[in-house]
Amino acid sequence: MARRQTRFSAQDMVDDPRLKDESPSLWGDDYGGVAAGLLSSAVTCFAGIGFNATTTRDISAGVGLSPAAMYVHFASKELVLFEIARIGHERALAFIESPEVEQAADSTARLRTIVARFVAWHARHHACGRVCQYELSALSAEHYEAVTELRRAINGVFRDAVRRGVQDGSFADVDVDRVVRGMLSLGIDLVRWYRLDGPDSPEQIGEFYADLALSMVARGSAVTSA
Amino acid sequence: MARRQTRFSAQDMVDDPRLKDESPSLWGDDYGGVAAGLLSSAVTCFAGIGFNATTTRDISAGVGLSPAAMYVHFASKELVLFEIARIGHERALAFIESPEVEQAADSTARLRTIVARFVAWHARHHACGRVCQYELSALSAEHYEAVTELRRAINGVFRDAVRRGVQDGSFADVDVDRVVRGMLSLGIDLVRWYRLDGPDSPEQIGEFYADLALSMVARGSAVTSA
DNA sequence: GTCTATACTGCGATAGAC
DNA sequence: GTCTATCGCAGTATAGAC
Repeated sequence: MARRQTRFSAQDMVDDPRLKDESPSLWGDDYGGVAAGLLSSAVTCFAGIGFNATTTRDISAGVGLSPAAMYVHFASKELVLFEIARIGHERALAFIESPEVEQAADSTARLRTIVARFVAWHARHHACGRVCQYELSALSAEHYEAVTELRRAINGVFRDAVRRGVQDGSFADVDVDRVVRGMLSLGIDLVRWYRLDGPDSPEQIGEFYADLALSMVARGSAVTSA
Repeated sequence: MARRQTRFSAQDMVDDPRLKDESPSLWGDDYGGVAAGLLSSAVTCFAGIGFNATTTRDISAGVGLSPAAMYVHFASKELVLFEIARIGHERALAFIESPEVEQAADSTARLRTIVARFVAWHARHHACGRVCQYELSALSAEHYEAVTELRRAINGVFRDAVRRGVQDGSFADVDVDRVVRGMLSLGIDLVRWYRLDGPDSPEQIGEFYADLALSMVARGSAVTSA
C-alpha cells in the first residue's frame, strides 16, 4: 500500500488559508532572504502535517527551490525545526516581558496585560505556535533542553504575576500552579483551531481570555484553593 | 546523517511513566486480546513520538511480537490510528452523555457535570487523548471525516448545555461559541501535560475546571458578551 | 548558491513456512 | 496466528557541475 495516503500533502498546506499566519515577520533579527522563506515554508508544512510527514523537498518547494537548496542554509531538517521553536519561544517570551507589562499600575493590570499579549501573540502566530507546542518531540536532546529552558521562563512570568497578586491581596488565595496551568492552556490550545480570517482578531481574543484569566483569580470566586 | 537522532525512541515511550494512562480499559467493547494490546502499544508510541515517527515494528514490539504480527489484526498502520481515534472519541462522547448528565437538577448542575466528566475522561486517558487531538492529520480523508462527525457531536453537547442555561436565565448572556471554545480548551490542553502520578486525580482536576467553566458563564462576571 | 543526480538507509507491507 | 525474510519505495543528505 502507498506510503502516504493521508488527507493532505505539504503542498495542500501551503495553499490552505487556515494556516495563514504572520510567521514571515518573526525571523527578521535572525534570518533574512531565502533562509527566512525556508523557515516560513517549514512552519506551514510542520503546522499542517507535522515535522515527520514533511519532507525536505516540501520545505524547499515551498519557496520554489530544488530539494538540495535547504542544506545550503540549514545543516539538517531537525535544525530547521529547532530554529523555528527557538525563535518562536524567544519572541513569545519577549512579547510578555514588554515595557507595557512593566509599567502596569497594579497586579490586576499586570496579569491582564500578560495574558492578553500571550494570547494575541499565539493567535497572530498560530502556525508557528503549533510547531512550538506539538512538534518538540522531534528535537534532539540538546535542542529540546534549550527550548525547555525558554518554556520555564515563560511559565515563570505567569507564575510571578499570579503570586504577586495573591501576596498583595489583589487576588484570591488561589492554587497558583493550577491556575497558571489553566491560563496557559487557554492561550496555547487556541493554536489548534484559531484562524486569522475568523471572527476574532488576535487582540480581541486576547482581551476575552484576559477577562477569563482575571475571573480565575477574582476574590469571591468559587475557585479559591481548599 | 542518521534518519532518527531524536530525543526518544518508541521504546523509551513504552518505558516512560509519564505516558502511563488507562487506555487498556478502552477497547473492551471492540477489541480484546492481542488486538487490544496492539492498540494500547500504539497509543503509547503515537502519544510519545507521534504517528509518523512510530514504526509498525515499534507497535508490534510493544506487545512482544514480530514486525509482521500487526497486520494479522489491522490492515494498515493508518487503520490502527483510526480505530484509536474513533474509539477514543466515541468513549469521550458517551461519557458526557451519561444518565448522570441527563438527571442534572438544573442548567448549572448540568454544565458542571458535563465539564467535570469531559475533563476527568481526558485526564484518565490523556495518552489516548493526545492521539485524538494531535494526530488526526495522518488520517485518510474518509477516516478524518468520520472523526470530525464525532467531534461535532461532542461540541454540540457543550453548546447545548451553555445555550440552555443562557436561555433559562441561569447563565449570563455570554457569547456561546467563544465560551465553549474556552471550556473545551481547558479540557483538551491538559492531555499535553497531565500525568496520572501528579498531584491531582482525574476527578479533582475535573471539579477544578468545572468551577472555572461556571465562572465563565456566571451572572455578574466581566465576561458577558458585548 | 542553485541545480541534477544519486548514495544510503529505513520503513510499510507481503510471501510463505510452521 | 506467529514467525523470518524480503520487496519496493520514499526520504535525508551529499557530490559535483554550473
